[in-house]
Amino acid sequence: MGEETDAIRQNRLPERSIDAADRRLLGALVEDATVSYAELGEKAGMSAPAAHERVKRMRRSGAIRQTVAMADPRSVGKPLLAFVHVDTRGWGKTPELMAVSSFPEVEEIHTVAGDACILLKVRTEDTRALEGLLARIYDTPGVTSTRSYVVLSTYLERPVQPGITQDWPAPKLGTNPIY
Amino acid sequence: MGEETDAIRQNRLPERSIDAADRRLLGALVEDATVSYAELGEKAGMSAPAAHERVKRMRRSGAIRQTVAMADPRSVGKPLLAFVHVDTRGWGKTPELMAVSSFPEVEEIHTVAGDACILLKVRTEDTRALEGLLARIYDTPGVTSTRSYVVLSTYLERPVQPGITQDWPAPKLGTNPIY
DNA sequence: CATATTCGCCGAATGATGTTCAGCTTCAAC
DNA sequence: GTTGAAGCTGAACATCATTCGGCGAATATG
Repeated sequence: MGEETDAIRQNRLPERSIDAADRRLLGALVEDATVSYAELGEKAGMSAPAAHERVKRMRRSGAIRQTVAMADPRSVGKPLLAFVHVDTRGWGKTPELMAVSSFPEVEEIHTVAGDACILLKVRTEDTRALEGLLARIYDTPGVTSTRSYVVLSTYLERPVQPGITQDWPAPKLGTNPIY
Repeated sequence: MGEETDAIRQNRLPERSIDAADRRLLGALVEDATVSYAELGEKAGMSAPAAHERVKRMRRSGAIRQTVAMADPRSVGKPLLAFVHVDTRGWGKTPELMAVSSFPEVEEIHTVAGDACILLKVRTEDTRALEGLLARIYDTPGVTSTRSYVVLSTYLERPVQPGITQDWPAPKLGTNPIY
């Protein structure tokens, strides 16, 4: 009997899906990670050690990837934000293009489905620096064209929210999807 | 306690442009904000109280907007990432559309220059939820169309980096720009 | 040129907070 | 009923954040 449970335990990773209490903790930490565990526990309805243990577990399991300071783009001298769509010849995702991640101006790199191949989020000091970055991208073998969307104003920008909308207003197509 | 003395000093602008030492501190905090001030000071070449004072000032001045935990999208049940371009009739930026910020699925809202008007970054549980969100967007008065770029893979996603690339390889256009 | 003032930093002391521990309760499996 | 695991709590302990006085450098002032 004990053998079975032991065996089961061993291949079970500490991975455990987060529950409602974890979500409350995450919700608070996503807003402000500088709160004390006492205050955090109070918000989530538990004691400080309990909050500490759950947060520790979420860090281990990867549910909390990291805790970081968010720098103000203007204060660090990078007021210009742009999204760059990159088209490539053949199947994109070239390792050469990934090298642009070494530039601190590049914040995100995604491959996407749609008329573009690769999508970049970049933040530069001015249009001059953006031009320099675009020139660098064009120099990459396989890149055929780019389209840049320069951000005029940002109205919302926040980290991943733990909340999930449960019930969307059903699309009124006159019929319901099978899946 | 300390608030009173702080209040007295408030007519003096604490606004001061960040220097190289501040940038080193920011660079460390953007990677990991859980380090102790002792370790932080060591990385930036100063004592713990010095690091503490500079960080405190950067928080006050807004150079550090907030310190947050980054949740893993997959762990919180939102594995699907998409960028949605929204076209609107007339001058977009409708207050009605800004209401979508109440959905935890919406992470960014920008107005952009280019063929699109408004750009959203959204993260949903599945394609069904994305459809629900798009339906909600289409219901907004003035919205004429949307184009969605569903992310296949994310290769880089990080917060604002304090570093700035000083010298870009000059665009080889055969002539130099005036500005 | 000498002096006063401001500013930032350091080392040490203090108070708050993170972290661990033993014991209790609940729950499920057997 | 019994056993074992898991999670929580309050209290003890260790660590760290935060404050304070004093020092040196740089700048302003006489």
